[in-house]
Amino acid sequence: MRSDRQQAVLDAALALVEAGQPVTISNLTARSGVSNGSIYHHFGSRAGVFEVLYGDSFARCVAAMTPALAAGDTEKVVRDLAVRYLDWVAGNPGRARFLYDAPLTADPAAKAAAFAPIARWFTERVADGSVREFPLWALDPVVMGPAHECARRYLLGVLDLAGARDAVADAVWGTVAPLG
Amino acid sequence: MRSDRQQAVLDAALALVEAGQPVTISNLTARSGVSNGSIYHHFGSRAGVFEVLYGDSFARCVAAMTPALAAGDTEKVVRDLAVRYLDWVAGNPGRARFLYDAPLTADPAAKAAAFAPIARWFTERVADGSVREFPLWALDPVVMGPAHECARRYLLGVLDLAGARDAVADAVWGTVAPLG
DNA sequence: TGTACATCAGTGAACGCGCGTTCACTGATGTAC
DNA sequence: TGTACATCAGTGAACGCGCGTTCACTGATGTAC
Repeated sequence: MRSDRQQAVLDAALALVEAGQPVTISNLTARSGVSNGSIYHHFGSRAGVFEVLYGDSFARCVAAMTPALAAGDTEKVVRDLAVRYLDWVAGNPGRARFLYDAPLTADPAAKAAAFAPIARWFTERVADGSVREFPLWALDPVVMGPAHECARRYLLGVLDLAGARDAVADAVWGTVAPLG
Repeated sequence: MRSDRQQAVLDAALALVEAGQPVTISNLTARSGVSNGSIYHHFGSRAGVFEVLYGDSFARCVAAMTPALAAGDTEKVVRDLAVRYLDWVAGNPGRARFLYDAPLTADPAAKAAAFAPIARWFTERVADGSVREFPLWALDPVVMGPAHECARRYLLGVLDLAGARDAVADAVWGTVAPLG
């Protein structure tokens, strides 16, 4: 269970990141109204706050993407995965920053499990040839590469993510589309 | 002109980044043997060191890529651009970190000028149809997206870049290959 | 040739600041008997 | 029912540390006359 105060701290952390301000303990106490001692009581350390937020955000991101698998048509699913990711980042810039900035908090096993449905979907399409062959480890960094790089630049404030949706969807589909 | 001491500081900064240690003034003085006052005399501030290193590294990176344009065959050029980028990152991890970490030092005009030959090459191929149509702003973040994301993860220590070369080349070519 | 001065590279102790963290404490709420 | 104690949420002043930066200073090398 998560108490009101814990939630207040997490909300404050998110608000700070979105406002471009550093997530320091003193900023957290100022934004949340929770004393620094209380933050340590509940989270153990500053890093503890980040870990909770990372786990939360990763789960939400995956949850926002998986509905794309229901689209049916292979090309539509791939494009929708990319677009859903971009939309989630645009709608949750603070959480997205946590995911990119964190030096790999959260254990890989949990991440792999969350990604499993998407991974399985691709494995099936590779098997029946509706998608080009590629190693599974490449799914996130390579296939989704264009989406990630655009998301990162959007978070830096140097790219219009809404204007990039089509180009990213084209590119991501291009990385796995069967060769003509 | 760059004095021996200036170069010593820049070398030390690079060595620190490659060793995963923070580039603080005290670390710079320890590694380079140059006193902190001298660093300020030559670079003005800590950020001044970063700016010089950023400019240097960007120029080197582009210089390492442009020879790919001479390959002739369209697909070979595109694949070679991606591979050359990955190889440069693998061979210059410290400089690559500077490029990714810097919050956009170096003016956009200089960057655009350095990229001009590559941009022109793509413009011509788009015009004659040997490459799919895409907006030019998408060249770096979208087309090179898979290479960037893999480079970033390699620098974080969670991806084998040598093993990713082929998959990245496939994907990058896929983002611009004419539709079948 | 000597002399006075300006310029520039270089030194390292010292400063101020903000950070994450610690710690002694308060007060409310069980729980045992 | 009362009493003693343990547990837990919460407070906020204080601490230590490392950081980027400043500054008064030294010494070598022009340059003018």
